[in-house]
Amino acid sequence: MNETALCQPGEAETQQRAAALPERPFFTVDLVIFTIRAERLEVLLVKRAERPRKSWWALPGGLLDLRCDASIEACAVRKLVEKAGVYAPYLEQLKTYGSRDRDPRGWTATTAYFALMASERVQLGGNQEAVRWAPIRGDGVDCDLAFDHAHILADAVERLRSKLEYTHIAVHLLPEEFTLPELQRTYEIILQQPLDKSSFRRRVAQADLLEEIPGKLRDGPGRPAQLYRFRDYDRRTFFPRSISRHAR
Amino acid sequence: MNETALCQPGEAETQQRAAALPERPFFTVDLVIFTIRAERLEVLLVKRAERPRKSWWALPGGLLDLRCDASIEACAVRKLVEKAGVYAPYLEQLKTYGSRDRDPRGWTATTAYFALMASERVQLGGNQEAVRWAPIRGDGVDCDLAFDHAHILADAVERLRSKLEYTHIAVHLLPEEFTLPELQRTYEIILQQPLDKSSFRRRVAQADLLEEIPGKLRDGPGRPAQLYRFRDYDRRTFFPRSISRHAR
DNA sequence: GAAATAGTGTCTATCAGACATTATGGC
DNA sequence: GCCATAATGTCTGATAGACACTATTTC
Repeated sequence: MNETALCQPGEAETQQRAAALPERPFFTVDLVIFTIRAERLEVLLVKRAERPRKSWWALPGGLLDLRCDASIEACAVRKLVEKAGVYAPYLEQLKTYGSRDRDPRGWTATTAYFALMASERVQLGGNQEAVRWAPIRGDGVDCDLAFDHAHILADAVERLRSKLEYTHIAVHLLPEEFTLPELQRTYEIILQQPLDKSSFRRRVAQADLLEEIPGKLRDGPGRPAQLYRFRDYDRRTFFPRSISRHAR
Repeated sequence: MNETALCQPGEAETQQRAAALPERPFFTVDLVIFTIRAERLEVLLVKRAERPRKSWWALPGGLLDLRCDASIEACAVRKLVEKAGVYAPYLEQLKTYGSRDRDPRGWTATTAYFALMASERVQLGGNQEAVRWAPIRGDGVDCDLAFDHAHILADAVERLRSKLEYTHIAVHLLPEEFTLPELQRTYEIILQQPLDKSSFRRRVAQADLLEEIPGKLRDGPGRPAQLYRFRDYDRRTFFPRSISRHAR
């Protein structure tokens, strides 16, 4: 009712009051970093070293640094480098969670991002933290997570599956060069269902986002598969229609 | 680098330091409130009464109140009531914008929500502010907006158009009882393109989310149209396929 | 040649868009 | 009857899914 106004005109208040401490919540950024390892979708977790929920597993993240972070996204990029040693993977804002209750220390807000990367590119443990990859089962992870991180993770998994239906973001989970069967396998792992090879290839071909590399990959047995690379990292990568529509 | 840690373990710090003032940004909530008026998609704007960007038009919103807002969403609901006098319309979190530069007063973050409502339900001017409905042209509004609000608005318009393709959220822009031609007209206004009547009705019928009301509406000329209402407000309202795919 | 995997071709049920036709009101 | 709009019916080209078939490697 008598809240101070920043972007809201029509109510008188002094800037000092608006700047008074209890008016501002803690603000953090959390990351949901996905990768594919050993035929599984996995997420990066860190073990908390500090008081609330000490030694619980949690999503990597932390406080915004008003001095060095020019924006929320810059903060996310910084934390991505700190935790995974990776500079330019796929990074997308997921959602912001904020309430009085989500952290025992009081009112906090966190903006969650989700990132995709090839496991080969990750360099863990910038600061010798306890870090691990946890496989996704269903829409979460086997262990309990601190705070509302299980909820955030579930939202991220849902978003990832949903975006897979109409985009090509899965290519960011693979190394720079990959085969179509590998790409299809990635889809199948995340969506948890088999896809028809012919339909899948038709779809990818229509999108026209991959280009052949005139070299070949020879896996263990069978005919070698053509290697591809992503033609244009920047272009929006939508499927004309969604994949696996009938398997709801 | 030496930021204090909240959710990020592995670095020592005291809770007092974390609570120190410059560690927390301003945190606000802004609303993009859409309605249909006079065959146009319109958005609610307020005129700023305070210093930065005084008397510029802006999206309604304002500071989180840590005392009375239990969550970000609760804050959005509160502001919706204050600005539009409406309690339960469609409300969805859009995105969070935060940076050093977006407000001259320093580091601010704002979580933007977008709301849909029937113009009949709105009761403007809870606190005699300067308020107006501005028609959307393209992906914005004719006048300049304060801060990065034009950017936020463009994102909201894009999200609205995008969600229209695979959901039924447009029903929240209409009064409780409406006809199918009115619903179709709403889609056409927002998408800025004509839709085929037969396809549109088939789509709506398949979704099975509307129910007939055994009364009729008689418009000016022509055959009266059947009135419908939304069967289940809570159910997720997805189209099996997207609308107007070929008109990109 | 057998096994294994990569890659292509074909058939078909479905369905969105287009458009014609019928229905129902006011005047 | 005429006009205007609502509502339904029909046709067709496109296409996703299913699945059969061919291609290319290792052993």
